[in-house]
Amino acid sequence: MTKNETTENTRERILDEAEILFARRGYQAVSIREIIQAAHCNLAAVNYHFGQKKNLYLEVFRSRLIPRAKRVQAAFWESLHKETSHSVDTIVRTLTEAFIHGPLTEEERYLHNQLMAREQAEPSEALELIIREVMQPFFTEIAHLLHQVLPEKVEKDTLRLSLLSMFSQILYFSFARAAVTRITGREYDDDFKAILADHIVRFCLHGLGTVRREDK
Amino acid sequence: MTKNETTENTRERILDEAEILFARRGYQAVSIREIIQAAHCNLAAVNYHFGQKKNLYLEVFRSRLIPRAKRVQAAFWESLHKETSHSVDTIVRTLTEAFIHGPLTEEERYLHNQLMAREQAEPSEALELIIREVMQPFFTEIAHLLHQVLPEKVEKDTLRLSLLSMFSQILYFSFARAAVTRITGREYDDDFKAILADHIVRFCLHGLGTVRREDK
DNA sequence: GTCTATAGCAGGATAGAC
DNA sequence: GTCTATCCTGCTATAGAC
Repeated sequence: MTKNETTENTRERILDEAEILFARRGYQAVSIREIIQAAHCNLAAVNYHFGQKKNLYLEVFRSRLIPRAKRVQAAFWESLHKETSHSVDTIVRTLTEAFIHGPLTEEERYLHNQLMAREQAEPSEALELIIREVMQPFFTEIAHLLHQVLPEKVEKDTLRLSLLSMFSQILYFSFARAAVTRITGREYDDDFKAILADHIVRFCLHGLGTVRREDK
Repeated sequence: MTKNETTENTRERILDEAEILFARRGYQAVSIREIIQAAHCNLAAVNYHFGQKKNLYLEVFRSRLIPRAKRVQAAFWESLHKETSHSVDTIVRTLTEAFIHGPLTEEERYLHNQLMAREQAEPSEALELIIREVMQPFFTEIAHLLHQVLPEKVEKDTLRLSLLSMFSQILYFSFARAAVTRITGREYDDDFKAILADHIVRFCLHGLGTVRREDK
């Protein structure tokens, strides 16, 4: 018996299962009937709580994805404040760690990145939410932070592109697991995940142009 | 009247329109009825030529995406052979240029990257084709090439991760246009596309660890 | 090779009992 | 708030005329 069968009310169970299914297979590919089967409830319950399928999808973002994204961001700031130096190195490393390890479980991170990738590849109303509530504020804060500590004052536009490059890798190594596994010949075990995190940190630190070849 | 209404046979028109629709909205979200409407033919024609929807989807990859990917790769090798020096800088620049400008039209590149991103995020039988015919051979060739010219002999595993980091950016800046536009405040005009290409080249060159800060 | 017509089923959404 | 029963639309796939 999963915890979802009894410990939460129907509305929450529907949201939990809907998120898993939408993340794995996308909005259109998932039927309400599949969701209610996973949530052990009735078809009409979805329409009672959410009106229509589209609203259920949006509610997954409002009540699940966005709060979770904010948890990751909060974990980053907390980790950063524990650091003594706020060098570019520290910031990039802390940032990558927050998104690659951070407060989420493996399963949560997978769901999260799948939904993020899907919305960016094929925007719906949810993308507007994500950008306004999650991406826009965080990018502004991080760009501001980095701008202060970067040795040469890099242009803000360049900085934003670099941050996008960084997140594109974090996203890619999460959502394209199958391809990455085939190309590298490595399974996503703890060992490989540590290698990946190191790689992304190193690649982005160099990409930001603050590390000389001789330093490492 | 578009060229597709008369100049090609039904089978080719179906494939052309199917690719556009699958790229934009994904396999499940596109109905055969939409495809035949765009291809100006009858419902039964799809089943006559391809048997079932899934085969039509796979045929899009076999007859459209894979040959096009090989054209891009061929264009890369051709550009590279025109270069006098085969430094890491030249290779990375030529590689990025081939995928960001290269032989494809803007529309083709968009379709291509959408389909690539979709398959990697949610693999079907088509991913196996893509990996075997497109990614695996190209990655092996490029890794071999770079391994020869990199100043320090970087491990092959690290090199593959760096190449994946590079392609993740090329892919991201193509499929996540809406988000990139919102974050950067820039439309995808020729000016911005040139900036993007420069950014990716610079970021990846540094990421490969072959450029010192002072060099640029 | 392309068409019309239709079988057969799955989807979202609602009505109304409890 | 959750259920059963049902409506109706739109889907894939096939049969068979031309």
